[in-house]
Amino acid sequence: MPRKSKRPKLTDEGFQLVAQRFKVLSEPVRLKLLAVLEDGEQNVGQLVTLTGQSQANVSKHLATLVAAGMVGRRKEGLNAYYFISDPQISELCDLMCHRLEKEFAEKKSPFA
Amino acid sequence: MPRKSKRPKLTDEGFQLVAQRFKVLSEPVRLKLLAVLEDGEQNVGQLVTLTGQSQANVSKHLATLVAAGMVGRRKEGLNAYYFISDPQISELCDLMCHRLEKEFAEKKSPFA
DNA sequence: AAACTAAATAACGATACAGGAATATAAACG
DNA sequence: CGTTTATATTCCTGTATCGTTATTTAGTTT
Repeated sequence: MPRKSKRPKLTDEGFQLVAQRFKVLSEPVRLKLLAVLEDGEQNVGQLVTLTGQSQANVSKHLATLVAAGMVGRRKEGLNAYYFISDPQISELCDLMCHRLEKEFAEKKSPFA
Repeated sequence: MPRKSKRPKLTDEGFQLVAQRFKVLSEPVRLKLLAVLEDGEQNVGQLVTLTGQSQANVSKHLATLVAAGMVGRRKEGLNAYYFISDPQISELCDLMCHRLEKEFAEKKSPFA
């Protein structure tokens, strides 16, 4: 039976926009950054050590997240502090996680 | 204030898996296929006409969706019928759509 | 102002993936 | 069995994007 969609019909452009948003979330490093930022805002240096990524890489991924409106930026002296600006994004990640958790219910799990 | 995450801590492998899932949703054609399938199962030919994509392209994207466990496949004679096998995926798309709708609240909208 | 620091950007090589064209598989049917 | 039809797969090309290294920008300090 067809599901009653809670979603409006999309134009081709709409599908593109939604896809772009999902693409932002399709990167492990960006997901890690979001996960870290859920515990509160951090500056770039802290994010570098917490993620183990190079400074250049972290900066670039942060720029992507900002462009997508998912995180915000606050400049303070030499430091740039980043924070989650859209709590709904966390819900999305939660949903996807739960899906995966269910699938891995009885297998070796990547959840710590 | 830190948000209390409803999500378990992820290993690096976990982040990879979640990212992979989001990547599947980061393609306009695949989103369109999912949207069409929400109205009920369809065979490949129908999906080709409904999406305006080439048969080869539709088949490939369907294979991706099946591999991700998001849609199922039922063979009947010469035809292959595809259907949504994971209703949670629709919730994810709904969430992302609503986010975008809000952003476009007062602009030219890609929603029809 | 010169030196120093944090972050952003540029340039580059490598890999991944979308889409098209052609071909292969597989089931039905004469 | 040969042919036709529906779908899958392979090969190819172009493009996007990840991560690295090097450089630039901006703000601070002496």
